[in-house]
Amino acid sequence: MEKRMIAKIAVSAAVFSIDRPYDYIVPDALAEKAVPGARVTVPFGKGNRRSEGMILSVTRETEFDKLKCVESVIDSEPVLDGEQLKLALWMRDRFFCTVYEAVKTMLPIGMWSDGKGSKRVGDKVIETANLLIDGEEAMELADQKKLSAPAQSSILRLMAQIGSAPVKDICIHTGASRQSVKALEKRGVIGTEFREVYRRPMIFFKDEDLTVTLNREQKAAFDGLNILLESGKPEAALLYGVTGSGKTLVYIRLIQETLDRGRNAIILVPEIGLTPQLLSTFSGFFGDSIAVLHSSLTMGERYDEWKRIRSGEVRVVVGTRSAVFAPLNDIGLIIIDEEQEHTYKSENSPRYNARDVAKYRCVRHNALLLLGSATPAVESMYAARQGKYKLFEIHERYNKQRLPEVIIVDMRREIMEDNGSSVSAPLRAELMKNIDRGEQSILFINRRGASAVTMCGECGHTFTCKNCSVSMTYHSVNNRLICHYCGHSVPLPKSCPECGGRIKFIGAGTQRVEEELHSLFPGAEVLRMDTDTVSAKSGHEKILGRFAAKKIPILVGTQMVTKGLNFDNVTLAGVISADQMMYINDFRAYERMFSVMTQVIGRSGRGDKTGRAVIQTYTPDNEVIRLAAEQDYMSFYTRELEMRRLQGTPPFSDIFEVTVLGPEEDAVIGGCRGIKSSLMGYLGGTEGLSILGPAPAGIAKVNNKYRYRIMIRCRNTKQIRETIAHVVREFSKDRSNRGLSAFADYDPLN
DNA sequence: AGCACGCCGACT
DNA sequence: GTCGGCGTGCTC
Repeated sequence: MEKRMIAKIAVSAAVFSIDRPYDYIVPDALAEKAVPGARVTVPFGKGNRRSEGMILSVTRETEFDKLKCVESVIDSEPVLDGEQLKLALWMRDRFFCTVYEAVKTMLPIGMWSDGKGSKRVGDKVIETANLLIDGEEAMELADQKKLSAPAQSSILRLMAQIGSAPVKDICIHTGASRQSVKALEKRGVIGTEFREVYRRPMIFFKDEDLTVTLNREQKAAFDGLNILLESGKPEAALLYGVTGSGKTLVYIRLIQETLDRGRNAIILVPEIGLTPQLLSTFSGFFGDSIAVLHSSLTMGERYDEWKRIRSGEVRVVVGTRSAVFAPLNDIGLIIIDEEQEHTYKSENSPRYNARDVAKYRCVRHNALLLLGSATPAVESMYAARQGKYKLFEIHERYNKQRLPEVIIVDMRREIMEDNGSSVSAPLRAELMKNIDRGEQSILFINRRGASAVTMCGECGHTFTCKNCSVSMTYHSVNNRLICHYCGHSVPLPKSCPECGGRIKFIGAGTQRVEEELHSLFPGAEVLRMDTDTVSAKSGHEKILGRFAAKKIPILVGTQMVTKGLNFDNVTLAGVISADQMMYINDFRAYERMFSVMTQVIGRSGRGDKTGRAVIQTYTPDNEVIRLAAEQDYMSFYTRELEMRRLQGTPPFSDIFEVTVLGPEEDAVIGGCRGIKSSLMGYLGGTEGLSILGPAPAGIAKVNNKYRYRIMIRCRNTKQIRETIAHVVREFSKDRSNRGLSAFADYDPLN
């Protein structure tokens, strides 16, 4: 007799410390559907609580004699193929997650019912009717029925022309009810059936010239990249092109070449870079063969785009971080635009960077990986200069526009001159000029509310969240202080609870700047764009539409205003406070600030008028600010690389981080120390290794849990990864760490 | 993590 | 006696 069929299953209830493939018996009744890549439900643990699982493989071998049975198979056909299963396993040891966590991020959210309010979405079907008799016959019948059954008659006339249509549409067009449709069906004149349809996100097609003309530099980059594309096994490439150099045109030509060779392409853009403008450009070129994956799709739309991709109808996927997992076959090209952006890194498990996943998939598919940026990550530029990536450069702005003239404003002087406003006198003057000329301005603020420190003007008392150790942000809408981490809010006190002094606002969020602008320029309209105002589904689009159409003088916003907005009439860009970005405890702070600043400055002067930019700062002598003002990336890179060399930070080492969290600060710190000493024990003599910490994590306390971390600097090797994983597992299993949890992260971005 | 089993204290 | 406290061990 043949041995029982055994499935090796990644179980969702298994946490990191106990994650391994678990063996289950496949009952004969389920044998057909229980294949690798299909999801199942299985009993797990002492209480046999029901858990979801993913079949990794099916064998007849097992080391166990007492096995439980697979309870049911969720999917009628596999939802992951072999490549994707391998990717999930790879992610487990790269990113310290469970296999099931990896599986979950690879599949569209609509496929899960997680009990937390998100329901599984089903396939959408609509009832369609089709004519069973020929057109002439139908017209004859329509004439006969003209008087006795006018509704049926008009349905027939319509159907005679179009043959088949959704029942709903037929009813709308003819004004008939579905009863009339049913009556015709009964007579055998038409047939109805339920057909699956895809929910498609709306894209506005742009009527534009679809021929791409590249200038000399673009052409050179394209030709070089195209040679890589042609080679069977391309190495990765970095396209360094200054802001406004027209990298998108090079992307489009490369995608066209990829499609011409019968292969498919993925292009990733940062969350905020996925503008309606970009989407309509891409739809213009690739029409229905593109799929779009980003966060503001509904669950149904996401699920259906995913299905379209899997079905093979889609040739080009445009999307944000998780689109790197798109179930696209025969990938020939993956482009990562603005590759340095931190939105490519996931903040929760699996803490992957889409860049790493893309690299992995490109190797599997023999595809070209193209990283594009105006301000590449120091690591990427270093890899390119070392010859690990092919480097292509575009130095000219698209229409040879001149760089904006940059004014650096010393905010200390503003204070001395008794201007406590977040808009300095020079910025105010420039804005005035623009308003007078009918030109537009864009102002950038670091992050929603991040800069609005509420403070007692007399004793300096600040308000911090009672749950999280972050300062609370004032919202004028409801006159409350809100914690941006846990959402806790309190009414703004009338006076300082410590000394009774007057409350002052230092720095400013978008709302406050908007208000100040209103009072400075009473006649001028000010638009605000931040997560508050664009949360509505197409808010982004509407705001930009209004900004362009109505020539609204001033647009104030967060990160969103820094990307992809090309308006000819914008001639002034302003950075409200450069300092907030620079003085945070993170070795990439300068890189990030250089990048953001470059983008902001690049927003101005896109048309034939030369632009200006104003940067406000309390430290005008800072060299990074100066280099950003000059848009001198290469000097910045050289300087920054030297810093990294001295610090021993990437690209001169890799960084891992282990975070411990729990309700008692001392226990958390103790836990970190424990992890540190066991790492030392295992890795003590490793060449070039250093372990730092424990230090409070970026936000030391979130939701009443303290977070401390230790940082491991060394080369990323299999041995190091396995050791870190082992130490974290041992930590969670150790009774003396009860109440604490720990996780590891590779290349954290704070 | 989450659940059962098991071995000690204070309750009807 | 027994209900339930949480310390201990395991998850196919």
